[in-house]
Amino acid sequence: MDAAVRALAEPTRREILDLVRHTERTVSDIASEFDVSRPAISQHLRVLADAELVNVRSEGTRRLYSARPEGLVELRSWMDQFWNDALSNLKVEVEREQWNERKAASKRRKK
Amino acid sequence: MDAAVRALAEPTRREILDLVRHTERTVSDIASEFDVSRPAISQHLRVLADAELVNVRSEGTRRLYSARPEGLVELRSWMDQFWNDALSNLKVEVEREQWNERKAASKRRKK
DNA sequence: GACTAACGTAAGCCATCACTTACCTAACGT
DNA sequence: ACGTTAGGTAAGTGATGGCTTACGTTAGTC
Repeated sequence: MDAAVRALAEPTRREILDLVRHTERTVSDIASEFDVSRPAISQHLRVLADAELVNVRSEGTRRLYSARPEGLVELRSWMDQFWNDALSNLKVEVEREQWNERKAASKRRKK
Repeated sequence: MDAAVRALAEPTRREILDLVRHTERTVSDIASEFDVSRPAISQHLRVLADAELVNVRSEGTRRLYSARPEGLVELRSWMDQFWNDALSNLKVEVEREQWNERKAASKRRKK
């Protein structure tokens, strides 16, 4: 998961993922969409491949990259965990506050 | 979203989020769980607060941090988008391969 | 009013990172 | 065989990031 989230931290890499999300693409094809050099894209693709967020396939002299969603599994489950726990915690806090408010209101009535 | 995913890229910050996921905690309380200095934790908390992943509440001289799941909304939706698109793309690729295999098999039969 | 506890912030340091240019290899066309 | 196209890799560089120590500030405590 560490590799995945670190790979996603870079905006260019997220854009690359957006590009290969639907169809596989060659390196120079991808590089043509950015204003950085082709080697830079190659390095980004290496990071994405190490994080298992893309697949590579050789076809002659070209290399075709495509998305590999399974690489997100771990991160997704961690986020879901955080999401649910934090939300339920928020809920009990709100409930406690409402309870305190009701108590204060009844106190005011007794007065 | 950029701020959120960059904040999550750091393992210490993810652990901090795990700590404040259920209950709010003070800075020194959090810092006691790590082997880095308290200022380092303060800086991590600043990054998390800027990314809107935690809430802060002052109580006297102490500051209580708690999780703020809404900060993940954007990142989650991006990931879901990527996830669904990439998976459906994988599906059509597999189907195309199966189709090619069936064609090859019928060719072999004709031979 | 002095002391202390709990934090935030500033400055400096070292590691990591993204990018560039230069180079190399492998597969194709002629 | 030879040039060319596609792309990975190496080395160097500037910027960013996480850490530390030192210091400043604010709210309680005696």
